[in-house]
Amino acid sequence: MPEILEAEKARELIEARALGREIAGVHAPDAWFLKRGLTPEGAAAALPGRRFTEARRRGKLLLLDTDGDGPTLALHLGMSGRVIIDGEAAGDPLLYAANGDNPAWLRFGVTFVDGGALSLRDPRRLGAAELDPDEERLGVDAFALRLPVLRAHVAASRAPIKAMLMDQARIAGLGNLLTDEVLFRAGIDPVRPANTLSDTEVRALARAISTTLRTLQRRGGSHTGDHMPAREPGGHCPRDGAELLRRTVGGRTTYSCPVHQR
DNA sequence: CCGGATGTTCACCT
DNA sequence: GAGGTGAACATCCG
Repeated sequence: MPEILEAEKARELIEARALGREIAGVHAPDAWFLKRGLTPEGAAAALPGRRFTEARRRGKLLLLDTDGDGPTLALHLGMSGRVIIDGEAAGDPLLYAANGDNPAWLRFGVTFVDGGALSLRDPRRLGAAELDPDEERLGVDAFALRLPVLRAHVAASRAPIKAMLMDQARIAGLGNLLTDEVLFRAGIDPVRPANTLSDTEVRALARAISTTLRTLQRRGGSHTGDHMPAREPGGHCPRDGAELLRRTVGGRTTYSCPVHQR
């Protein structure tokens, strides 16, 4: 479920509930889940005794700074990850509820001296935890994106505009659903090479990104877009009634309207 | 049984 | 170098 909006919810949960609490131990039962050289032993050596001082986010990557000269813990939610603190999730409806309390899905976590815990629950195991990540591998956070930066990225890429928008090294945070909604709102065909967009279209795109993020955040998440109900084979555009196209763009299933997205 | 699912990374082509 | 495709990861759902 996570794109930038869900990552932001998780960040807010961490900020509200996890800062300042002394870490007692690390739960890292799955070495594969740890990335960039991090080991269960390494995590167990680096985190206990520390406290999280700040919960940041860049795109979909959660960044938890620790006090003193401690490391920054980075958490990826992957496709099905969710942050749980003291047994309460970030507020999203439970996925895989039929087996929602399978303890094997708690891929990483820390326990606090006060008895609570922060966990990353990830049934599909596509998330990750690492220490001191290279934050610069990610481009500008989508919430902070401004027209001049978007304009530069658009001009520099011949990739389909959808692929360019989803490239986390350029703009961090937009995933498959948000990108389709953005292009739906901007009236732009997802397969258009980025550098063929007119400046008028780039301006519309910048507005659509901003509006989409704020509107869907208020509605409750990445899955609340206007085009979502039609996101199935044979679905019709809620704006003009045309049957939506279903294609693969940038490696992902893509729905778009052949009438108003040109 | 099969295909597909909100993500990232990598091998392999063109 | 840029960018596309398909696979892999693990699990559930229709």
